[in-house]
Amino acid sequence: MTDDQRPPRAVRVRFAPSPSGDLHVGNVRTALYDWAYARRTGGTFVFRLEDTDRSRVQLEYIDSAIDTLYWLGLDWDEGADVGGPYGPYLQSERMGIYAEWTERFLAEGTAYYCYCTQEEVAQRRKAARAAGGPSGYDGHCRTLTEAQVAAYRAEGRQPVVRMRVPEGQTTFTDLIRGEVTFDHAHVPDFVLSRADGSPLYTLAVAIDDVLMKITHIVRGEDLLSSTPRQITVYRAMGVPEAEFPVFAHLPMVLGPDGQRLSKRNGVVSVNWYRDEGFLPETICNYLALLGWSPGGDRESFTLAEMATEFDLSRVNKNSAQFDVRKLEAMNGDKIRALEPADFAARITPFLARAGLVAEPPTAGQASLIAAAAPLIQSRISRLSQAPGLLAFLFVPEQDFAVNPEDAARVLVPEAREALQAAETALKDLATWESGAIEQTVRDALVDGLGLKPRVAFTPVRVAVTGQRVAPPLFESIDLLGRERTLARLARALGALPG
RNA sequence: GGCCCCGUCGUCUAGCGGCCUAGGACACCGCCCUCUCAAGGCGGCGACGGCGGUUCAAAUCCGCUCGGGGCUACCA
Repeated sequence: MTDDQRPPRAVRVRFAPSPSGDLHVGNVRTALYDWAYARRTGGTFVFRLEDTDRSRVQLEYIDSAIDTLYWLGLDWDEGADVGGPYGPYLQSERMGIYAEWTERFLAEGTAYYCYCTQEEVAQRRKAARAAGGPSGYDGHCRTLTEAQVAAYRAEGRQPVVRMRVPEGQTTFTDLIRGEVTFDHAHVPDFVLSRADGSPLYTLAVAIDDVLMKITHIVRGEDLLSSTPRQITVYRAMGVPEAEFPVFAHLPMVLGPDGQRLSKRNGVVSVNWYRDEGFLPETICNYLALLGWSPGGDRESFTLAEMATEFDLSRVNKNSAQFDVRKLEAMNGDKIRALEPADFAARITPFLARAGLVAEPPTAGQASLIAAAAPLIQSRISRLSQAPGLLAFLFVPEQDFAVNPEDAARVLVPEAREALQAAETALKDLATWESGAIEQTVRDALVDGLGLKPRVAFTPVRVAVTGQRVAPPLFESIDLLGRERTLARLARALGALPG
């Protein structure tokens, strides 16, 4: 425990996404760290929703986010869906609070009305930038006379409210970056609420963090430069310096191309990975590694371990690129490490979705899944790959079809001999069990016909499983049963060209 | 442009002044195993951005430089 010089007050951490889309891998990485930090310190984890921008927020994303987080194994002590002593936790339900504070700032002169249009601001910004200086708002409306205000009003202009950022500088100690200083020459008077009166992020986030007694703000580095703005709001609110939340800015998660995460450079929605059959434990483990490691060579760990070991002092400062290949490799590892029964249970929904078994499966299907699962556990790296490998076992016999490409390549006249020998050998096999099946087929095709194993078994595999890439042949035949196996061999023989 | 942050193999990382001729993982390339595909085993390729300085000693500390990222919205 070398990081946070344990503050005197109990730790309160929040995760506060904006529900304007599915949670992406960057969001989830932040949520993970927030959660782990709260748990490690024995603190409280708060889940808040920043839904002040009505033009971007969509309600369905709120449920989606909650759903995704629970699926990953995260939980919170206070939040939109569970309530808590500092609610509501949906910013859209706190509009009155923001309005009250805004009024107070206005009355006390820490904020002022700004009548500039967006076009005017943009134009002056452009000019300032061309001149080589800071390009934020220039303070045009800071000191308007009553006559000027009256003139703007007469024009019908609707003002926004801006914070009056005093001269000077803001310095704070970031738990990850160390001491960071911003000169206020580069912290322009920022907008607190829009012309329609609705609050902006910078206002709402600061007020809520104070009101919700957040002690540690652990969030993405993209918010680092907005920190002085938040601190300005704390000051305007009259919060004593000693009670300011402590900041910790996490390194960014970048796309595979080193660019900012976006749909263009790969899939970023965590829900997509869930649907593809990535295990929640894989996602947590992999994402945790994007910026943190427990130290040494260990890179496989559980959420529970993270909850006892996570330490902000071990968080990297540099950004990390998201690499799907490593994620998938790790998923394969986690899949292989699953208890067989657990693995069977995890692939079942995927088999059901593919229409191979009922939802829930019948007793017969369930036992077949249990028997077949071990055949593919080391062969897939995503649960979504299970149906493809097991379809031959579950498909109704009349629907069974050999993959055309594999048939054309393997089920050729030269294969007749092997297929017939296999059919004959299996017809009278006394004990239907994979070991005996292998012995019999091997004797007939390899020893009997002098074929190489590879040459001998491939046509049989294609005839029986419908494809060249399949689970181990003899175990597959065992599970398929004598009747269906012989039927498929006969069908393949009948379909042979020439 | 201005401000802020960052800089170890292609990627994720270990390293927190000597244990480093820099370790692990993914990817890639060989070989082994093998009924396909995997898994597994063995081996290989491969990095401290550059330049100065501090020190007996620097990947580790400092400066500069170059490079990358973020912010610069009536988005968050």
